[in-house]
Amino acid sequence: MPLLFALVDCNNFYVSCERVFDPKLEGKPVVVLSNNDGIVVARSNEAKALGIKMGVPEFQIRHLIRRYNVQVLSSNYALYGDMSQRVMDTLAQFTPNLEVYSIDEAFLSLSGFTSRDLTDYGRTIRTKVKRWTGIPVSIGIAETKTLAKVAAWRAKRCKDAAGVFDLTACQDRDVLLASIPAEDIWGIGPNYARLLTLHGIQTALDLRMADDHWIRKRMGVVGARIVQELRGVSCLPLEECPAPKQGITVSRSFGRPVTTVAEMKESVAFYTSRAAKKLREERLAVTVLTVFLTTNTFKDEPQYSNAATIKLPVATDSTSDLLRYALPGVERIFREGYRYKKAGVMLTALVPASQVQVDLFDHQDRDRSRRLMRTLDGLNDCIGAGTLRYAAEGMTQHWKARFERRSPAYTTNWRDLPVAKAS
DNA sequence: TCTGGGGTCCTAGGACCC
DNA sequence: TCTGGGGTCCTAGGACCC
Repeated sequence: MPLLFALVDCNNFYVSCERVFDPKLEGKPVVVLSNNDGIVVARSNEAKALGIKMGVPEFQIRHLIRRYNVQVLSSNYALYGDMSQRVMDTLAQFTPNLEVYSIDEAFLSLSGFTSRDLTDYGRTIRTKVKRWTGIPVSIGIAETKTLAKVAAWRAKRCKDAAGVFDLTACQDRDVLLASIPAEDIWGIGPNYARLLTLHGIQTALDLRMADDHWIRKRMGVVGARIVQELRGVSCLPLEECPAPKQGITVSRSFGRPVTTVAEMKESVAFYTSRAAKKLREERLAVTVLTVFLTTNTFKDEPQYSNAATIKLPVATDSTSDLLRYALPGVERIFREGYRYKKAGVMLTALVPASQVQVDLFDHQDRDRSRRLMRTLDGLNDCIGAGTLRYAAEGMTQHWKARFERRSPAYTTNWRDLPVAKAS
């Protein structure tokens, strides 16, 4: 049976989520900012048309924001995560063979659907997602994942495609590939793009016809796979069951520079507590913990960054245990006299929580700790994150990031539920 | 003044062993 | 001048993704 993939890609996802609950944003240039209102992470088509690039710091586009009345929003991950779940649930109605690739993208297997008109089927999916969730999507269909990405690229840019493009029905595939810059191909980043340009490989078509040995030598197996996929040879299977996580990181830039060890420990305690909660949600335990901190590398001032990695004597998923190792780690690497910008915690060497090896000399009451964590998580899930927290996380948390233009948690907090008014 | 956060996979090279 | 060879494991760093 020939393989067939569809890539469903939410258009300007974060902006679209905001528009569902605030229709006044429709038709206007809109951008969504990263944590700390730092850089642009999503743009409406109108904002793209103004030349606002992905990843640009907000302060560099203030003149455009003012001149064109660009609507600026802080990111609202509670909202986007919930909307993503709704989109994925809707897609799951169409096929059991679904890979949730990112917050705003999913691959569907359409193998075995070859007798249907695939473009029509794509339109059905698109219409249903829009009706059920309010989110517009683009859909690309092809015989490999990389080509499905190409097809979605075309679906998004070409008006007469009406959001769906089936590459298997395309008469002039080479013409299309020749119109796509190599750097727009999935897996080609800035470094490979530069390398390819130096060797006269400019377009997706050039890349498809590139010399295998050269690609293998300069871009490794990853590059070789991209070329094969462009040729229609599928190398990247649908991953329906996500592999268990290999690491959990929680890190944030501070809302203002941190200069004291007391504040640094508060922030790391907060990140540790968030990481531990994620760990429990994944039913994992950790054996290696790393804390790190750094000054602001964009600034012309004394720089310092360091990390401490701690091997835990016993795998654990308890916040208390992790704090006991993380905070002395901070003490060890903190140096007075610097203005710190960012800190974080990484949990690595994860093991299933059910397979925790108990140390013979470990006399703690694990059951008691487990009950404590269950109560903590239950309360915070129910009443709101941070309702019950460790004193080490601090009371004032002045170092926390800014979200000055955040929209309400429309879908995940009763208090923020949108109200329909008769006019 | 102001520049995100969280991941994955692959490869080269060193340590170590026989 | 000449300085073993090969396997395995681990880590750091580089590339990419959204």
